[in-house]
Amino acid sequence: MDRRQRKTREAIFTAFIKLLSKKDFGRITVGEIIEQADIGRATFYSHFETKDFLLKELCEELFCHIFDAMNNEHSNHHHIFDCDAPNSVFLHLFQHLKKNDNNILELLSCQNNELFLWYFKNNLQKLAVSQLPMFKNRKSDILPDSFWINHIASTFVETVRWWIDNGMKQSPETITEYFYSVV
Amino acid sequence: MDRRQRKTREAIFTAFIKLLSKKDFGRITVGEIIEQADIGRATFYSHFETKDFLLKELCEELFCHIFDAMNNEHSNHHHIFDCDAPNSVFLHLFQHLKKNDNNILELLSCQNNELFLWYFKNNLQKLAVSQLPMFKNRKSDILPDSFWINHIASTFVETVRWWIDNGMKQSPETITEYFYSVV
DNA sequence: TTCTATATTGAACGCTTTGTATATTATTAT
DNA sequence: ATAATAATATACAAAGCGTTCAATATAGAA
Repeated sequence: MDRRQRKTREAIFTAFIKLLSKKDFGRITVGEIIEQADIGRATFYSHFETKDFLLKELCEELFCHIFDAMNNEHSNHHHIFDCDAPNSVFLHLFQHLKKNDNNILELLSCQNNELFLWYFKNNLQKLAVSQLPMFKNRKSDILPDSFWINHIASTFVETVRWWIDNGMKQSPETITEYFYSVV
Repeated sequence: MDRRQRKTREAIFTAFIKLLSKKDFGRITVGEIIEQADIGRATFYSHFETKDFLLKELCEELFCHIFDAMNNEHSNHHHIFDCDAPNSVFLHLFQHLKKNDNNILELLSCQNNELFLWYFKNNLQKLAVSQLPMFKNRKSDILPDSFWINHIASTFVETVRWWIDNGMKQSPETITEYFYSVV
């Protein structure tokens, strides 16, 4: 790949991530990206068909790097991950996130849309507060309340999503069972 | 409220929900809404400042109705929810969703943005597949594998979100503990 | 019914953003 | 040194946004 192409591509990605950390994807304009990246308008469009394709390629590149890196570490230090602790894979991911290798945190923390789910979760959290003692009795642990509340609400939302995606074949009772057996 | 206002407002909401069930929020134009609702352009803007405010008000109205209705049922049949089953609140929500009272399913199932989280979850699910036997050994139950996989991935994402929102004070090890104690 | 207030309408407007086209300049790889 | 190609500035049509305004239609009260 031409050095010029590489530099331009990198400049666009960098500018895009910087903008994503500040504002919602939908509110970022191509004009802002090319201004931040300091490139010409036509140049942008010779690299990416649209703004959406830019996001798509950014995601692919990012996750490809991270998860491939993890898999490689697996095969290299095979013994560690097989024998030592069964949870080290996730611990590893958390550690990568803490280091914030690829500005993933900016992408995760930015207020990316989903106003609807925000409302849904917010209301569910209020509900979860009143139900909290019930859950805490089942398992005795030292989790912060806010974590519990968030987890209950999130699991509910995700259960509903899974339900819908799988054609809602299960009865509400069955889904409730599912929900309770993981929460 | 003037009858004309009510009718117009209802027409806008109905048109908006119909469009939301077909396409992403960001791709819906005001022109499409007013065409679907069969109202004048100026009328739309006399009701809602922008498209975003329309979504906001729709969410508020929707969740207000649903959760208020649930709370009322609570106070009316107080005995049922206090004595009978501790999980009936959530069962109730699932039942409401199954009936699809307010077209909530369309709103939940539509591909509302979040391409980034989609990629994140997708990669985590692949990871979860390989870790699945580990989790299933701990609890013996009859949950579908796809549900388990989705739950593990979702809980991870939501744990990260909670972590970020609370300032990332915890160490990766602690967060991993949190994650495993709920999963 | 009549009257007054007000909601709706359609058209026009300036503005921003989008994606494309083109002619010119600069850089690369060989 | 040269041929290929990437980047540039500029201009452009098309689409969407949000506003304005005069004309019309309807609601609710007397």
